[in-house]
Amino acid sequence: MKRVTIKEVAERAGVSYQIVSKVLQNQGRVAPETRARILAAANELGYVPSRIARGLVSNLTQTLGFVAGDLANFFLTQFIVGAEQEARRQGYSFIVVSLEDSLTDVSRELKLLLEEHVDGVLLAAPQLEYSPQVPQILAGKLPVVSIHRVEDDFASIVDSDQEQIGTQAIDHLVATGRRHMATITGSLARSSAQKRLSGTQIALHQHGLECTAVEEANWDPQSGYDAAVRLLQRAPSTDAIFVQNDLMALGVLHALYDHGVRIPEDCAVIGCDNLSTSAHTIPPLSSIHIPVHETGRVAVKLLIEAIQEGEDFQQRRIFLPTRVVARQSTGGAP
Amino acid sequence: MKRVTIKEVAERAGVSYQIVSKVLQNQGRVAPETRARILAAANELGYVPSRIARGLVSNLTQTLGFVAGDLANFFLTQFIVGAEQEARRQGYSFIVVSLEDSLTDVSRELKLLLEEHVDGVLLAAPQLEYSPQVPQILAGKLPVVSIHRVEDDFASIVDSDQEQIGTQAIDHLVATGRRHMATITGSLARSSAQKRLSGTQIALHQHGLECTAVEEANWDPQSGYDAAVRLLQRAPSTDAIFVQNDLMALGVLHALYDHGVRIPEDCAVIGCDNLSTSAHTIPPLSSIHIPVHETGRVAVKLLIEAIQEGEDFQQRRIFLPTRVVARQSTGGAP
DNA sequence: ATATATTGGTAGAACGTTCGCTCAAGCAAA
DNA sequence: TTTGCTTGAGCGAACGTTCTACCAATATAT
Repeated sequence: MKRVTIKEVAERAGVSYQIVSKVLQNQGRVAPETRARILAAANELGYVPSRIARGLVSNLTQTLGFVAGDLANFFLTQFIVGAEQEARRQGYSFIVVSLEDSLTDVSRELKLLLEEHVDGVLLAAPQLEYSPQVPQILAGKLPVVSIHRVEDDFASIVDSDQEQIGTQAIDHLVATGRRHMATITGSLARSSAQKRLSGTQIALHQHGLECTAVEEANWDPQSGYDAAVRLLQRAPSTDAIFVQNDLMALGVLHALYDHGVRIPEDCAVIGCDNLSTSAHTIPPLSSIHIPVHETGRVAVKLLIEAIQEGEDFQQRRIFLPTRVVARQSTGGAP
Repeated sequence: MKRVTIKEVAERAGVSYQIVSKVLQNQGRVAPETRARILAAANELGYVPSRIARGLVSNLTQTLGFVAGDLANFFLTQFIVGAEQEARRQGYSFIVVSLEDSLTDVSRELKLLLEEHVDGVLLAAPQLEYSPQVPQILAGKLPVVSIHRVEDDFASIVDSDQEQIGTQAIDHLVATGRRHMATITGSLARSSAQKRLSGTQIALHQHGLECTAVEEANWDPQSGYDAAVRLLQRAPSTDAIFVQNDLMALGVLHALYDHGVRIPEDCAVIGCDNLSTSAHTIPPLSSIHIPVHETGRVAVKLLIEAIQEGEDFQQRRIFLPTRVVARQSTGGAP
């Protein structure tokens, strides 16, 4: 379990350990013959550099902190994959913190992340968007990139235009001949839910239509089911529902099925997120595609830029385009 | 962006920095009055200890490496959550490596993990179960816990009895009156797929039945769809299908629906994994529940034990129980 | 020939901790 | 008074790197 150090490599190659360091990072002038000898020695000994020691002197660890609201969230999962790929491509590692239910000790977790000496933080925890602790602990200490709004604007943001998501959904429903729209939102405590909602309202207004009903749910399938049931009672004439995420839409499809409402004949349903499973719901679910994977890549790219540019990095806000994926639930592609 | 160090705290408190260290880790005898002064100073300065420096001397980083086959996999996601929770509860952090498609440079990624000085590795990448590189790089250097088999038995294993999963599924189908079984497997290159399959065959034999058909798919919904279509042609008399995971089952439900096969009247379907969304498929999907979350917790617990016991840790194999969750797709609970 | 660059390498210090040893003061027992 | 123990604190070294001098030898320009 003992690690081979640079000094042992040096001894075997018959040079001072400092030269080994130079060779290993390809800087400074070293005689080709010596370099070869050192490389060989390192190889034979199975030398693995220590980021720890390296980080101590450079004060950089090539490590990113990832604060996830809930790792089990299918949406975030995609995001992580993109982020992780980009990070690894650039030689960075990823420390993941998942918050789950433990809203209580967010600050403890964040401090733990600072202990780790992460070079930057990726924020993907919508439940923290209004938290004052987050900027308090993070602001000014580290570059931070977030995929949702944060207090005090202390972070760069990469996401999609939430309002546009709402208008795209409505535009699609109108284009496929619907007139009596309803919407099922996620938790309205989230700004994204509010913006998607106001997007739908703007679009409806433009089309000269009104929204029959708005039901609030909380992003998961069961809440979607319940909201759909309420909707059927309150607004039976509804012929199209925009559900603010695919997970809730699952519940909605289920509820409509249970109540004998035919999709899309009687009522169209469109979701949001375009989860990989949404092509295989019954019927296949139309959805607003959010480039989550891409969002992850871009966010990490931006974060690394921020790290490298240091103090004079200009904060940015990047929007990634969304689009409608039409499937059978809105009478789209067969 | 400058970190406050132990020395600055010491200076402010008017003591040597070594004492600060002692106070901060609660060891050695320090006058209560001094301790208070130091703690106050640390607080005022916003001191955050550096794991890096700590790790350099202790050779322990309180960091675990997590090698995930594919982070986007819904199943693994649950596992990570459990693992992360337990790790964090014990003060450990998590570095995540996702392999995705890049089967090529597994060894590079693993070495990178070693660079990080992780104290132990959690292996959750079934595609590596037969890889010789993994034991080659990891064995003997670090404690490793895996959720699947590995070459050379160099790791402790926490998982569920895969054969039993197969028998549980069949037992359930038989108990609900089915006779003409078919099975759709995941990729048979995975030992878990093979074991689940042999489990079904054992159970069928015990019940004096035969398996009408076996179709191989590759774990994702589309492959499940395709396999189901093949199945309908080859064995139209099938009245029950055990699908080796819920993701494929999604495709199977879809295919049966498209071909007008009623579930469960004409054909029952049972999946495996019991994804959180499976309660909201149409009809709700019966499934074999695997305690993934719990698996994560236990695996991390075991790994930390191994780290702490060091050389004389006895490798173990822990099985976690699975159970049938009956829903409408097998005519179960309404 | 002498002065000056260039090349290849060495040596010391620093990063922020922990650990083990030493030391001074106070006090009780011999 | 001497001895020895306890308590509290200080000090030096070490962990594995990188970085900034610095130096010797050789090559080049004057």
